[in-house]
Amino acid sequence: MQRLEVAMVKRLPQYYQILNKMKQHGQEYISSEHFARLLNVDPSLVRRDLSCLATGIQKLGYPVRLTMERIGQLLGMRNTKEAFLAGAGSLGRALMAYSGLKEYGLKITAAFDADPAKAGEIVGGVKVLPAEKLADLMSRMNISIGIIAVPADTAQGVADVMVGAGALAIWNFAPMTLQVPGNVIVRNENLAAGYMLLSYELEQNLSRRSESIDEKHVNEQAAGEQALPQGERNT
Amino acid sequence: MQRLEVAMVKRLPQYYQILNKMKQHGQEYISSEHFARLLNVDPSLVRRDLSCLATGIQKLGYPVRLTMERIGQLLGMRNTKEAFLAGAGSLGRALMAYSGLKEYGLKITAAFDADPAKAGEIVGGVKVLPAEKLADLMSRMNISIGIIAVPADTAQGVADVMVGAGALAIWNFAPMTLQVPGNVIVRNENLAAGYMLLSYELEQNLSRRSESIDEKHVNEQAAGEQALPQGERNT
DNA sequence: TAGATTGTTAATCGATTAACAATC
DNA sequence: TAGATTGTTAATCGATTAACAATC
Repeated sequence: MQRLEVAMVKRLPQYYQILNKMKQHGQEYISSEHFARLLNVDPSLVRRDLSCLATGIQKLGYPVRLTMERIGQLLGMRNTKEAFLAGAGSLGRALMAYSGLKEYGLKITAAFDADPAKAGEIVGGVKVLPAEKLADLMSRMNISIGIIAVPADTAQGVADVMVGAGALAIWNFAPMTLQVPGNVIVRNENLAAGYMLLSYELEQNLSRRSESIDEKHVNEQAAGEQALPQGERNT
Repeated sequence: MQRLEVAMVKRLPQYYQILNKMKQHGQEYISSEHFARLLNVDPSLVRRDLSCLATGIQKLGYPVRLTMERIGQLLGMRNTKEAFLAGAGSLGRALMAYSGLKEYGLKITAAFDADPAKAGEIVGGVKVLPAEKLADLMSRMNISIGIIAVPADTAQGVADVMVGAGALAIWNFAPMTLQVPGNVIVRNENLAAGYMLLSYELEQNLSRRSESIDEKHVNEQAAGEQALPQGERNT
């Protein structure tokens, strides 16, 4: 099977989510045009992305159920993967309680916290254990995914322990870039960065607006530029 | 001031976080080379990104404090923005409790939940109010940022209310793309999509590994391809 | 001065869009 | 058949990297 583009892999779950909604609405087919409108991309990008699934039918579009299934297969949503979570603070607990991840094949098997008072708690069916047990259990249970939801200053230390215990992928929610060996995958979920992008675009929008109030003649130009802040913006 | 590239705006908070760490370590300067290693990008990209700050000094690198300050200015981290949060479930509470966002200029002024039992609760200094009050308060208080942390099936409805009440930017944590008018900015923080990317890369890595065990002669090739899963991967 | 490091330009790479042929 | 819609190729756009001149 050919290697998929990174950008496309990021869009596949979005197609899946849209299909899921369509299914709930009893829709049988959806066109590339419709997908495109909902995702704010060009219809040809949708066709390009979905063509490898070979589910598209001329004149009708993409069948909802079958296409969902194929995306699930392609992304390996079926093979559930187990993960350990470090940090049972509010973000960690939110992740434990977030049942949506199960659907995508992620099962948080246990959580760990440095605070001994938290040991024994159960959130969303996940038990919190003392931090010292992480390394030993991780390697013994052969868990290859580690989720980091500890403060920025302890994140690197936790990552090192996880990697030492055999982790091959780290999903990092701490606002800090991590250093890991070349064979380990890291994905940073940097909320601050996400917010800054929103905030920056908002300021750009606002200042553009006040400009076009100041200088009346810019109207047309400004309308053209608004192509950017149209609806959806994903990354 | 020229418009900054989207990709660059997403990296600026990362530079900021690294600088912050350097400051705590008492470091005075940091080179593009050092930044690049920590972020897993090319040093010339770092220089390109930071050149507009005009803080770089030949032979020394970038002064930590001044560069942090400039990034803060450029991103408008100083002008604190107020936001309303919809949904006081576990994710919503995590956001209320996440003090880190203040540093980046985001203040969650109030939270709203459809469950009347939650009204009156206070988390991280943020009070939870009944959902019915959202629209009225949002327009009266002139709040332009809405944060959505409700389940997928109610997210669009909440977004509509927020937009109706004058929201200009929506930070969406529901796993569902939202439809908003062209003048409103949306940023989707799609955890499922983030996880799927990690999981897909992990599977690719594992199968590549087993391949190179099967066919011994692929060794060189495989080593070359591993350029991809090197350390950090952000988006 | 020599060496190190920035800033900037040109080359490359990757992702998206536009156009259109294929087909149901 | 005519019309609608997919799949695919070529063109464009945007972002990253490589190379090197400028400079402290």
